[in-house]
Amino acid sequence: MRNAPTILHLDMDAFYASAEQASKPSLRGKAVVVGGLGPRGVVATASYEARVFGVRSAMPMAQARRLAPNAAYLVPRFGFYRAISEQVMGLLHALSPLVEPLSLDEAFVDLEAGEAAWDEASARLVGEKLRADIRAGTGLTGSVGLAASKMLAKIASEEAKPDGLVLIEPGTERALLGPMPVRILPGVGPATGDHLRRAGITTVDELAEAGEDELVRLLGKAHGHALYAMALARDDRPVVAEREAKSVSVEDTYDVDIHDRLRVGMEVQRLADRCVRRLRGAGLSGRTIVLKVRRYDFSTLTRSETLRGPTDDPAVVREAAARLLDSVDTTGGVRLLGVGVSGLADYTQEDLFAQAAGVGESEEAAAEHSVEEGSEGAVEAQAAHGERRWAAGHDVRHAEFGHGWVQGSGLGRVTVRFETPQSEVGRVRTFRVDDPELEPAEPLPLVVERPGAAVGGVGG
DNA sequence: GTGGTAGGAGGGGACATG
DNA sequence: GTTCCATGTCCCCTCCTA
Repeated sequence: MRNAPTILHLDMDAFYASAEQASKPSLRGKAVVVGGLGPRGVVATASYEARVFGVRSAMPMAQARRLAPNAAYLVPRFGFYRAISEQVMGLLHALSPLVEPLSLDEAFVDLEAGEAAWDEASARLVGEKLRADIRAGTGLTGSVGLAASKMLAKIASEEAKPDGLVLIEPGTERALLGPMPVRILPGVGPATGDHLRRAGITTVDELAEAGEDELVRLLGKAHGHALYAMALARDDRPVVAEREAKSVSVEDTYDVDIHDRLRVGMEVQRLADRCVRRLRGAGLSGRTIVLKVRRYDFSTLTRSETLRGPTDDPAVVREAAARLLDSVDTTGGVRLLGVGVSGLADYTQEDLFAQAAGVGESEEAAAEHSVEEGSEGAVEAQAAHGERRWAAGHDVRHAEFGHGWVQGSGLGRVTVRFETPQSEVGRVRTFRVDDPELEPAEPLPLVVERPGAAVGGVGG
């Protein structure tokens, strides 16, 4: 571990919810919950106003609705978030070549490698300037943690939330960590936390006192050694800019359990095709095909098959997935199916998939493509009888009333609030779902570009 | 009630090798 | 040549975490 606090961890505050609030003036200061709106959806992000009611990430949406019935519930717009994320990551890359993104809203930066900071004072300056630049460029806030290691920088940014900066001074780490709950350490989730609690270990100090041998006995070799080091505030993991993917997978949870074996088989084929499309899109192929099945009772099992050599042939993956499915009992119904490929190799070849599918893509494949590429629009799907469905939170444009967003829809009606990131709180109007004057629209920039301004807005 | 994607570790079994 | 054993490697599956 280095001596200067030059590892920076950035965590955007309630990212998806904040982006929605920035985009929709009427939601500012209000409880906003972003996540899957289906019967089995979970919360992706809750605004700080929603957290007051106890709403948390990964909570079932139904539970969130009970806790905060008056919150705004929106489906995620990943294309929009990705555009903001790219802008923020651009600011990080200006600081150092060593940027390790963890997700759309989180990243580590090695400031020393970028010669952006070398001691406490310079690191603090960089951190504060970064926060100001993010706010100026995106209108959003991010919290910054600075420390001499990744683990401590992440803990610092957690302490800094929301909208703050915390620097952990070298030499103070153990005193700071000691009284904290074990769950603060990376790698300690609910299961390991429970395991340790049953052994009478609840704080980092107690973890250190337990000793390395005891932790290895409790948690196994790798986890035990790693956790003991963390408890002593020792963490040498470098910031890694580029990681190679080791597997590619897709999975779907169904609103209603699937009982029909034929339908299960068809879904597996569809997932296999989707997985291969992603694989080929990344210029990869793989040797091991994995089928994942979550049954009606939430019990989850995987079956895998390793081929002689790597493939990116959809027919081969489909067949392997079908063979794996043969070995699984699905009576009682399945709630989730997934197909993955691991044992990856760089491997590109002629577009066999296009050949197998005939000339060009099938309609279904084309439709899926547009969703995967993040160009999700306000119209969720076209129902069989031709009625348009509008996704809550997505942008729309009306020929007469201009730009707005879908506040809700149902019973053949769609309610739109007409406002923009720079406008006052807008008015609400209701239309028929098939109103020809209403169409999906791209998100507007959260920050308006001024001539000569250093940082641009997000156009989506 | 409990999403989607990815990575890593542990444990156990099969198999090759000496 | 066969059997037994130790060891290493690969594969499969589950569990856990972020």
